[in-house]
This record gives sequence, structure tokens and C-alpha cells, in this order.
Amino acid sequence: MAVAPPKPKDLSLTALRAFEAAARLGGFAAAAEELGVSPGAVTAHVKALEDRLGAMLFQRDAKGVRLTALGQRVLPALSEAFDHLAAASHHLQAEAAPQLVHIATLPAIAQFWLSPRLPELRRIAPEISVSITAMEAPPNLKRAPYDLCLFFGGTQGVALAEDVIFPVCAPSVAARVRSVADLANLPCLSDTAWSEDWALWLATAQPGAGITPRGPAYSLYALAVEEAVNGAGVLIGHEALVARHLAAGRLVAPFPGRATTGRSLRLWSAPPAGPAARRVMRWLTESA
Amino acid sequence: MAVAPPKPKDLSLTALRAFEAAARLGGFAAAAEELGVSPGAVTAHVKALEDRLGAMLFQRDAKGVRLTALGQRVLPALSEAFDHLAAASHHLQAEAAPQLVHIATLPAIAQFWLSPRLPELRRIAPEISVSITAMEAPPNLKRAPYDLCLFFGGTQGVALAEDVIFPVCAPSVAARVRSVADLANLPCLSDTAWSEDWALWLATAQPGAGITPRGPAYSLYALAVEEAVNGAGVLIGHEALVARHLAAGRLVAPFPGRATTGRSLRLWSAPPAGPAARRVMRWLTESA
DNA sequence: ATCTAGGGTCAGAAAATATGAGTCTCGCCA
DNA sequence: TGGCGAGACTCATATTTTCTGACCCTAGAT
Repeated sequence: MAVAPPKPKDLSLTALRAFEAAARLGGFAAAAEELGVSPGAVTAHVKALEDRLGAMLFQRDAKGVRLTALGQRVLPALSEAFDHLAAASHHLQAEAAPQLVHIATLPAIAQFWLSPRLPELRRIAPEISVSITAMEAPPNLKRAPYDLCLFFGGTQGVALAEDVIFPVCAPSVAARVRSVADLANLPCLSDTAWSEDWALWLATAQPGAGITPRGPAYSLYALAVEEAVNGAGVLIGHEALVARHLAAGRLVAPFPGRATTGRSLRLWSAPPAGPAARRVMRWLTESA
Repeated sequence: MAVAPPKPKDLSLTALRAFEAAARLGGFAAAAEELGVSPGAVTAHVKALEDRLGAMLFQRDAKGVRLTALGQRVLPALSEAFDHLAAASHHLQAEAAPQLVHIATLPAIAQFWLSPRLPELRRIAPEISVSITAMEAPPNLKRAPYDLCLFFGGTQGVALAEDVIFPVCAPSVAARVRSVADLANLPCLSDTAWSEDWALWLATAQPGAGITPRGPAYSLYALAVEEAVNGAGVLIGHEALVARHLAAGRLVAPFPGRATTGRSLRLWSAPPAGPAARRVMRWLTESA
């Protein structure tokens, strides 16, 4: 009774994932971002899924998309399923490479805080290998395959250090800086993502000074630091990130005033943290 | 602090699925069958996954594959995750098309039992649309998107009818059949998948007759039936499948003896059966 | 009015996935 | 002891899926 294979194919997993991400994040663009594809790809997936189902999942208007009733009904089960799948996949990777620890962090933290500590970690625990991925925002640990996260702000995990900020500059520049008022005549370097830093520091160190620092903003903190070291101006420094340069004398703090941003450098781990991840977490915590 | 996207991609869902199927079913060939792809595709997926992980998941030997310890450790979580995903996907399809009922069944049942009943069902419940997929063996309902299954044997669901077998043939052939002994001189048609039918019937209807029926075996029961109707010989008929031909007089039963195969025609549903599926199930049960 | 943030569309390109034929290695069996 | 058959592997090729990139469109915000 053999028959030729007229196979009724399942829904495409990729399309389901695109729908799930779009629904959960409330937009195709956000979903594209999370999935690491272009928005057009998400559009196409959702459309394909809708065509396949013969029903709309989103209501479109020019200002975005909203889930239809159908979409709302099926989203929870789908999200949960993908959570399970991501967890299983993460588990698989952890079991396959138990000595590999993936850390997600800001580029600046990676370069100025984490990287300098790694040689010592490698000396202490040579069997552990650490991989670092730099990103702008903490990943969704339910989905992304990282073992540890290291970012400013939030409330999860342990705080390694207060985020303390204060101006720093090359020694040659410091010689020309006598008072806070001098900042008005110097390039005041900053990071575009931390554009409030100067105002925050001024409010704390010299309230009512009436100074509006002006200067280039960099989209990569490392660039700003590099410029400061090269004498391009005064950088509003984050203690954890400029500590090494201060210790080495490549940068100095021309003013005594320090401000806290209210955030802290925090370290947390993905739920089923393996021995290696715990080991690295302990070491980083102690080293802070 | 924007950075270019050096994205650490997740494991391929397709590869994970191939691994899961191979592990669960105990072989690449079986997995290929379930996934509806060629064995080579499964081989490639598993290999890609192993390369990606840097660890072996299967131990190969010439007689098949066995899971490694690593594979055994991760399989349960993966299987569960794919079960959830399949359930969610099924749920989505059911919600999107609540009036569509997918039935999985044997080709012969589809043609000779189910199909004749559908016009009446359409008359009674025109809003329900039924889709039928023919297959050789009951699908894994945890994975395959069917609402109802209709097969011989098993213990699930409700029994619609005993599987009763007895010889049938065209009236013109019946005229030449006087006794069971005549079967030795006539083509005795059968289905390759039900090769024991003749022996079973003879053991019940004429024990010790010493007859070995000979004749063509068909890989599709419908072919055997067609041949019987055309007078090609005597077919060992399954009551549920030849009832219509008997009623119409195109086939007759030349002997009074009937045997039961010990199995029955059973109908069962996938766990979260919607209203339409339940309706169809009720109707089919009553119609039997 | 212009800008901006989202989506939609499309053609072409890239990557993933599948096939199919041919090998290889066993264990089974005559 | 040589022939099968099962099951898996390989490789070159084919197909399908998926992605991109550039463009358009709309509506609310500036």
C-alpha cells in the first residue's frame, strides 16, 4: 500500500521565530534587530506565515504593527516553546564545551575592564577559555547563548563597582586646566551613548557653574579615550574604564570632584550556570 | 559606542531538529523518513552540528549509530522543546483555521471507507472542511499536524469496527468457485502489507486444508480491489474496505467463512481536539 | 512643510538545504 | 566464503529558502 510522498509540510521554523520575535518585541524592526537580519526579511517571513495560515497575525498601520486577536492567542505558547528550545540549545552548547565561557558586555567594558584582567584569569584557570561578545545592550538571556553579562545599570546579579565619573585628560592638557571654568574653552570629549555625563558631573562637582561643555562625541568610548590620551581634550571618564590609564599616568584627573551616575557595573549569569561560568564569575567579582 | 555586528549565531534549528529526530528514532534513515528528506541530508545536518559544537553526538559503526554520552544528556531537553514547538505550531494552525480538520489514514481506508462517507458529512456540516493525508503508518501526533488518525490496530481511541476478512471476487469469478479447494487454482490477490491475510483466513475457515493460495500481491490495496472487480481472481477482502463493492454487487463473497485479524479500525484524535475535530470524530463514530 | 520612524515591495544575491549516485563496512546467511 | 542488505558517508549538483539593499509609502512629530 505504498504511496508517493504528498507531504503536508509544517510551518517554517524560521517564519515562526520571526513572528514570535516581532510579536514579543512589538515590531518588525525590533525583531529584525534581535534576529540579526534586515527588516525586510521579517516582513517576508510574517507575510509568508500569514499566507500559509490564511489568516492575519498583525494589524498594520503606518505607525507600526499590532497583534490581532489570533496573534495574541497563540503568542504565549509560541514564546514558551522558543524559550524551551533556546534553553535546550544553550544546554547542548554548554555540555559540549563545558570549559568555554561566553561573556556579553559593552565594547568599552570589554576593552578597558575585562580584557586587562584576562591574562591573570588565564594564568589562574588555564583550562577555561573565555569568549567575549561586545554589544550595546544586555542580551535577552532567555534566547541569546551567553553565560555571563557585564553591563552598567540594571538590578540583576552582583554590583562590581559604582559607576563613578570625573574628567580626565592627558598630563599635558592638565597643565592648562586650572579650574572648572577652563572647561568652557577646551574640547570636552564624551560618548554619544552617555551624553548626560558632563551635565551630571557638573551638577555634582560645581553646581550652578553655568558651563556647557562643548566637544566631540564619539560613538565608541574607546575612541574618546584614545583622543584624550593623545591630548585632544578633556574626557568625562568612567572610573572603571579609565583606571588603567590613570594608574599608568597616561591620563590624570585635573579636578577632585567625582559624581556617581546612580548605576553600577553589574555582573550576572544565565540561569543554569556551569562550573566554569561560576568560576569566572567568582574571579571577576573578586578582582573588582 | 556602536559596533559592527559580529554576531555569534545560534545553532541551526534545522540541524537541531535533524539531530533530535535521529537520536529519538535511533537512526539517520528513520530520521530522514520522519523529516521527509533524504538520509544524506540528515547526515550532513548532524555532521554540521557536531562540527559546530566541536563534539561528537553519535558513535558511528557500520551497523548504525548510537548516541554518545553527550547526546544522551542533551536529548531529553531537546525533544521536549521540539514537542512544545510542534504543539504551539499545531495550536496556531488550529486557531487560524478552526473549521479545517486534518485526518491521517491508510490510503485504502481513505479511498474505501472515509471517502464514501464525506459527502454526507459535507451535507451535515458544510462549514467543516476535511483534508485527508494518506500514509502507511500512524504519525507521531506529538509532531505531525493531524487532528484525527484512522488506522487498523493499536489501542488508542475508539474502535469503529472489527477487522474482519474473507475472500471476495467478481460475480463472474464466483460462478467458477465451488469450494475452498478451488482457490488453489485461482489467482489469490492480496496486499503486500497484509501478506498473512490468506493464511489467517484459511486457518479459521478451513483449518488443515493444506492450501497455499498463490497470486499477485499489490503494494496498493486499491489496485488489488480494482483487479478483483475486473475478475482477475479472488481477493482476501477487509470488510470495512470492500463493503461498498459488496453492497453494489460488484464483488461477492463466495464462502461463508470469516476471520478476524485481531485488530480493529480505530479512530483517535490529537490531544487538544477542537470543536470541528470532535464533531467529525463523533460523526465518523456514529456512521460506523 | 519637512522629518522620522516604521512597514511594504521587489529583484538579485547568497546561503542553506536537498538530492542522487556511488562507496564503504559490517553482519547475516546460504 | 562470497553474496546480500542495511545503514551511513561523500561529493557534486540542484533547488529552495532566506537575506539584502534600494526604493516607496504613510502618519505623526518638529
